[in-house]
Amino acid sequence: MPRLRPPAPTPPDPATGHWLMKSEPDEFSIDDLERRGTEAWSGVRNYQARNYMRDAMRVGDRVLFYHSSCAEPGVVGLARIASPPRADPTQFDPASAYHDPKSTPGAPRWVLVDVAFERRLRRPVGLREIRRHAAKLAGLALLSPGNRLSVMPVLPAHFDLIVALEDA
DNA sequence: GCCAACGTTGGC
DNA sequence: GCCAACGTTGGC
Repeated sequence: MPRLRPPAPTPPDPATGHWLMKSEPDEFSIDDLERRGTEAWSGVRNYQARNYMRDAMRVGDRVLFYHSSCAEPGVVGLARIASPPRADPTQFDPASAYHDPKSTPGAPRWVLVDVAFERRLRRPVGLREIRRHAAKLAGLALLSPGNRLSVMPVLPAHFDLIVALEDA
């Protein structure tokens, strides 16, 4: 078996239809998504994240929109997967920060999906607050040490728990 | 700005 | 195929 990775504490099932996607608000925030309605999620350059988008995401899947690398990291809104995966055009563009010289239109390496705004949370649910519920979130990749995945599966129960915190 | 925890690259 | 060096992510 190629590329077996060490088992996560509780292996999340990628086919659950629930995801968390990170964005740096300085680059693209929940405000931006709300304004635009739908956004092509370009720039993912991590194989594991790509594989989730390419192999496991379905139109209509639910998304926790997460602000990272900012003053108040946390989940700020809800979105939906709005398209099947397709080649990310930025990989072919030499002028793009996401250009990948090893990628060609005939053999694209990176994909994107469209993400559609659903709503903002009534208040942001911060990472610190999510951590306080770690006992009920066993296996959530967001809480594993050194987590750097920008696209990750979330168990439905974990998804619901995090959303419920907006009214806690 | 610092640092831990990764993932990737490339020499061998 | 191994592994050290390097680059990146992301919380603090």
